[in-house]
Amino acid sequence: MSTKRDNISLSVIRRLPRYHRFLHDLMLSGVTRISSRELSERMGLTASQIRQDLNCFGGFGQQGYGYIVEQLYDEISRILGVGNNLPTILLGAGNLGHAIASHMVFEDRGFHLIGIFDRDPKLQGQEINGIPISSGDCLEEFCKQNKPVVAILCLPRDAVFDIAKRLVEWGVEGFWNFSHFDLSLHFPNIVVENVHLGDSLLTLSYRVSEHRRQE
Amino acid sequence: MSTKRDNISLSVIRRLPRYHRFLHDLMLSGVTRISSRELSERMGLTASQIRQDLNCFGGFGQQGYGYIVEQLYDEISRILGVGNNLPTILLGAGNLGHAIASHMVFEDRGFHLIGIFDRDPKLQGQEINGIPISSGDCLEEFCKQNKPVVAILCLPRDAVFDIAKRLVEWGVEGFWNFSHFDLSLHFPNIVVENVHLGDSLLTLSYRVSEHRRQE
DNA sequence: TAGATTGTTAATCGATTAACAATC
DNA sequence: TAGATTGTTAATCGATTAACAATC
Repeated sequence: MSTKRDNISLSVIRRLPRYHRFLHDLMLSGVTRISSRELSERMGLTASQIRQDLNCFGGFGQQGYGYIVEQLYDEISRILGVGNNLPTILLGAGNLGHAIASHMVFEDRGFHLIGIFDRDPKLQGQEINGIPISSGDCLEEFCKQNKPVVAILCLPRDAVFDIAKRLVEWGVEGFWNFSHFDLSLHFPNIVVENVHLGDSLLTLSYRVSEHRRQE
Repeated sequence: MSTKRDNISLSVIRRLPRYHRFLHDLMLSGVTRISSRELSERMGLTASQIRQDLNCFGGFGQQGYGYIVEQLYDEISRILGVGNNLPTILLGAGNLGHAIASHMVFEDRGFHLIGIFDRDPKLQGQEINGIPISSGDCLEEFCKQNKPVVAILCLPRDAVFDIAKRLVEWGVEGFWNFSHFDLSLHFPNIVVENVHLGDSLLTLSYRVSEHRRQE
């Protein structure tokens, strides 16, 4: 009943967090049971898609009845690895890095932030959420001792390649990449999740301009 | 030669900023001419896809020769609307909003940031990049006078719906949405570009966990 | 001209939707 | 049991890749 999982497509995976979010809200509003049809209406997609997606991982529903909200939520939490607490470091505590470190709740999403690094001596010694900002000098030592699995990259583009290369050597397996550097081209065996804010903004520019053109 | 454009798919649009980026880099490194094959190798996709994508908008190449880098860059800039300077406001100047306002170069990407708003009295009066943070009270007045077309939402989830509703009434046509609120469900005729950092992080969690499982 | 590479049409592949038998 | 809704197979749709004639 628990896990079929066999090369799930990225399209499916990217929908899971949204299911997770909606199920969480349903729980908060006291809904205990939901059918794929009702969930599909609330989320703006098809019931078929929901059933297909969920059945990549197992049969979580019950014919004639639907899905138990809390149970489905727990299953998706487990699938997403919410309890995994992957040891994580953040590189680059400038504007963006600082905001990410203080704004995100990592613990609820499968991560445990254990270190923050920045070259700028002015930042060193400061703390974010109780984690001190260290200089890059001690990074190798830190990695060998604490074995971070994930690194968040809020560095300027030019600094990324060198640091990423070393981090991979020291055992990092995944990057949350905010820089405009195409990491996956250089590290094909590493997981890279990009947040390309500039690309997102340009996409918005195109779409708004197009939208205005059609009026 | 200039613009065919006829219901371009979002998949194509989302690749344009990346082409734009790569062409920019090529220009910087002094490359003046490139074939779809060589660009495809550098970007890690197929030559076919590049030619298909570009031909949604027009025939920018030359048989037997390839593409002139600078010319193609300019065309894509124009397609993306980089010169449009859409008047834009930012709502919510907390950690994340502050970082976005100070970190992003809006002017190079089709936007012109003209106002920042936050309810917190402590922030009011402060400036980010020369733009003062105003209270929400004057928002309606401001919109009527300055007609912002785009709004960046860095607000807590619960505040989003009400503000978005009013902004749409006052003429806003597009949102850059950092909140975990599904705007597009409520405003089907508005352009919404989501940056769901939490979803991105959960996706990373899944993928890294999966990656580790397979070793 | 011959060689190269585009623009475009056709073939393939993958993702979404529809349909329905299984079953709670 | 009858009604409802799942899990799953089949059909459709869209996106990517391959092929090639047009042409610089």
